[in-house]
Amino acid sequence: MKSKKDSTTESLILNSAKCIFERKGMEGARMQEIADEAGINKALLHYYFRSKQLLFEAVFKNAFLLLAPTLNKVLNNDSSLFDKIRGFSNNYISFIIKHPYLPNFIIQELNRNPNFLNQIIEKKHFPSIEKFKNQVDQGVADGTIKPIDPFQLFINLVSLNILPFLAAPLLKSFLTINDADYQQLLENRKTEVADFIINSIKA
Amino acid sequence: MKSKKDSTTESLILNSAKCIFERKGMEGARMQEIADEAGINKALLHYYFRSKQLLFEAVFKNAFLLLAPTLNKVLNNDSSLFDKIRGFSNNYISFIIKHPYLPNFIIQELNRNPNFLNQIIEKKHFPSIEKFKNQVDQGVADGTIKPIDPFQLFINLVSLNILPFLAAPLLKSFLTINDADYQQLLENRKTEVADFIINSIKA
DNA sequence: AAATTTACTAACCATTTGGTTAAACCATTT
DNA sequence: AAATGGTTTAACCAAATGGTTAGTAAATTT
Repeated sequence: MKSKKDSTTESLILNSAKCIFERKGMEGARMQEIADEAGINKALLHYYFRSKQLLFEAVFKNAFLLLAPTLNKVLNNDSSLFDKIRGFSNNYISFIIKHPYLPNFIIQELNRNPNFLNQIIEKKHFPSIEKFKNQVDQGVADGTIKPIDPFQLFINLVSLNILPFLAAPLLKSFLTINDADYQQLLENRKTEVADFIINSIKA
Repeated sequence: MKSKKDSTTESLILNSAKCIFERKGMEGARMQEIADEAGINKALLHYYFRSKQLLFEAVFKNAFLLLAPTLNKVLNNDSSLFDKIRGFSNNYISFIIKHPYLPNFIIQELNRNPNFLNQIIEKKHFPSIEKFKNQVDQGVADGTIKPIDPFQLFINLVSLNILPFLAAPLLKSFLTINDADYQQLLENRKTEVADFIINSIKA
């Protein structure tokens, strides 16, 4: 099922680098390790990407440009606010379950270098919350939902969906449950989170 | 206002190491950098802590043992469930505003080594959610709150309170707001988060 | 098929980094 | 004040690491 692109050396490197960088971060990753993962010579990494920094940026860009459109699609379709909240929770959790290291990777590196995003990603690729914001304001105005700052609601939506992945080891320890049970909790959240939010804001 | 303990060389090292490790993580931090921060010779770090790993563990332990009791106190006092939710949100956000790098530090390192917590922190120092769980079950049983899994509610509580700190750079970019405005959002969340949760679960 | 460009590798290099050592410093005891 | 023991430092070391180089193998062009 591999596409043509996935079999080029460049893609091979990007995929291997993604694995290592996601697990170890920029500082923790070793060029040799990435080369080993790809089954190639270390010099080839530099042949294709010049430096560790540039390879890292390529991986980061790939990761972000995989995440952002998913988010954007959910936030800017024509469904109602409640459906949007359901869609976000459901689709987003499904997406992240497929890419479990991705949120941590992005957030970890943004904390190391808060300006990284603006430096390497064009504004036009950022997810836009404009439509979501308008829908919330509209809902508040016509009394469909209780008064709430759209920004706060957006933060709530993101928090409830992302943190359980980011803090998985911590939460597993606190709740003293095993991996399988935690996985089940996450699965349940696909609908629980949306219900929780809608319960809170519906008038 | 410095206590006696804070002026010993050992504490000086721990504080400097905390600064550097929180900002750069275990891999990103340099022993020389920590020594410079403390204004001492690098060999002295090894004199007091033997190795980078042990210094890191000391810092991590300190951080965790600062966080856990705060959490524990809020979760296990005798207040009602709603007051507990309010207390958690209010106290916890206040606490984190004073230690903004702490959640990221802990979560980042736990993702690098998910077993770290169990390895270096005794179980008895883990926050216990027992009482909170009982209160939720009780509330559901007597109809004060809508049916909800106590674990999910706990995850919601933690998510809504922690993620805005963890993902600050990302959220600032998405919302396109400046630092001061974001700080204000966080300040507002001290009460907004609790209201949001209580709205959602109250019968 | 010869020439030329592209892809790839083994060996190497310079620098960084965690860690050590031996000596100096300094406070306290004798 | 000499001796003692804990504290601090300058200088050093070995290993690791990102990166380079010069040359080889494999396509591609002529």
